Amino acid sequence: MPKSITRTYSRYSREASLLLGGLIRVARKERKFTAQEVADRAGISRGLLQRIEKGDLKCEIGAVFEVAVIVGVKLFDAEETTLTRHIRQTEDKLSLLPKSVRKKSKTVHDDF
Amino acid sequence: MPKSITRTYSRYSREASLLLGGLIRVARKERKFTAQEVADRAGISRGLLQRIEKGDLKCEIGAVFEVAVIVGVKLFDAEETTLTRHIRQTEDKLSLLPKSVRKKSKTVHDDF
DNA sequence: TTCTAATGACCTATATAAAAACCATTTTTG
DNA sequence: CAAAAATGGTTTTTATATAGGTCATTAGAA
Repeated sequence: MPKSITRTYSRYSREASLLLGGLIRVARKERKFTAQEVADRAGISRGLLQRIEKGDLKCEIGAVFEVAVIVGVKLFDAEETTLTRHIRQTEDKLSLLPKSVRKKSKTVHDDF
Repeated sequence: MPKSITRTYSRYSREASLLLGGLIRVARKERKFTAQEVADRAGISRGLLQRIEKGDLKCEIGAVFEVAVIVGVKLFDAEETTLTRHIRQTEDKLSLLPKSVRKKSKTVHDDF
């Protein structure tokens, strides 16, 4: 990540992450897992789990998803079975769309 | 990330990420954005956007969420307004739970 | 068909996220 | 209350994800 980029996030992203982290923390406590237990099962450090539960946007999505699964927070409100079906549906949709998006360079006739 | 950790992901995580990436790609094309356009608006490189759309789990969640917002993929099927409310609800729930999870060290009387 | 933009795939350098080790505080239980 | 465990912060080191190029291929528009 060269050139020292200070990323800026939209409010929606921040809140979505905050909510996901909160849901994870609640689910963990409801199931009576300690932070260390969940971290171990997810193969991550306890520090990272803390950041995830705080909704830190600079975490790899794989770690977040993995923790969510472990504590029982459903992504997309979807079961495993329906998930696979949704993937197929998306692939179908994609195959119907043009492979590349073309920007009409000039002489646009649309808006007349 | 010391000790050369090769992370392993559950099937559910992989599929969730695959689905999210697919939804993003479909949404981007439906709205006729080029990859470069979305990358620019998200403040990320085109290469990273490609990885996101492929469902690569090693991307920071902030970048993924940001891209999702830009192309119009809703996280949690929730509007911005309800999102804030959900956060509050989660906080309330959390405040009712014990602050730390205690593991009964020995002399368990539960399972008799 | 031709021309060009868009995409997909690589590569390298570097900023940085994560692990691991701390310590201080809080919280629960015995 | 006392003891132990869980949590919340640090800091340092190191692996690695990202930016930012390049190049080949593809696909759409004229």
